[in-house]
Amino acid sequence: MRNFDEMPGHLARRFQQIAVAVFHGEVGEAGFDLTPVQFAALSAIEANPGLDQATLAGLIAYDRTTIGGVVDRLVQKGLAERNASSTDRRARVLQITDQGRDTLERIDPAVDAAQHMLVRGLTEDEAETLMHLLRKAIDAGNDLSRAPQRTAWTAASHERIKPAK
Amino acid sequence: MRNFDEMPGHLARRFQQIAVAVFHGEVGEAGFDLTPVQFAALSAIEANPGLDQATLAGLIAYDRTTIGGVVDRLVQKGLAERNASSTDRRARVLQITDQGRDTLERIDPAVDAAQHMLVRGLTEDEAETLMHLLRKAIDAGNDLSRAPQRTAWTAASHERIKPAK
DNA sequence: ATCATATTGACAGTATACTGATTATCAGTG
DNA sequence: CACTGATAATCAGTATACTGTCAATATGAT
Repeated sequence: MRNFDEMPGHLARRFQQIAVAVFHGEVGEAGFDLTPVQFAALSAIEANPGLDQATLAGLIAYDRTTIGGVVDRLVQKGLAERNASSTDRRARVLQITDQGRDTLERIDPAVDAAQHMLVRGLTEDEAETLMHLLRKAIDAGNDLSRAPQRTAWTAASHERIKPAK
Repeated sequence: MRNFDEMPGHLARRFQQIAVAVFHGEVGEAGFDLTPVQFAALSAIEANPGLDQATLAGLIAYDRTTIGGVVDRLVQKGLAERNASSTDRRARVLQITDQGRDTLERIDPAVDAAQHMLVRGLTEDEAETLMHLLRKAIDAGNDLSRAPQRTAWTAASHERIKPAK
């Protein structure tokens, strides 16, 4: 058998697999029914009220065909709202609801716990190094995926959030 | 918006996302139609002829409900065979076909290229460090996922491949 | 031998992710 | 204003992954 332990791709899959399991464990135990993806989306919606789905996808690097279903489930749970844009009839603008804001606030400790649990085998320095190297590799590979992270404007203010690099 | 760049879970998702895209890119360009998961499974079957699906799942840390479909597709492509076990009527034993062996041999350069592409933003030392830290974090978190990596015996020889730690 | 327990593989159901295509709409050009 | 090209969202189809459940079978303790 090839030595998968030396293939970054295999390690990537295992690490992500564990990350999702840990998130479900911590967050589920705290009484919430949110997936990692739903949490990230809701968090981005809270911070950028009125953004459209394409911008949301770019902000957290989702595929644009995936985001529709994610938002569907957030809306169905009463955590977000989706409405037609008044300025672009193609776009749907997103807002967080009071319930969504409340959920985010109360879920934070569990999310924090999950992040720490995920690197529980590493010292603090090692965890820092791991994240630094992951970020570096991700930045270099950003354009290689169908869903690259993108700079964004808030649909509401048309003001650039992140400066062009 | 919460700072996802400091959440190992988010970085895990992005890194895996890019890993899959890179694999598809390199391997697809080389003319093959194998996913990362199918490649790993086929490779493990080659190295452990006659293993059953549960053992396969443990070897490469798949969920056992996922492995069935993966093997289905390998069989359908003519790369592997699945037969009833003669010693355990519950189990299905797996074998690689000549075509499967041939595919693995010819696909290797593309897989190698993908692994390098994935860490193209890092120096060789950094890539080594990244893999070391990922392995360390994964080892500590192994039991947290539904599909932990397990030691295995070959169904054929009943000989332990990896010693109990 | 028998019974409690564990294991193997399968199923239904849900949630990510992707490819590739389509529709509706917008924005810039001539 | 008409036309071209880009963009927002959706759809159909495929492949991972997981939860929870089940039937068939194996194994270990008594």
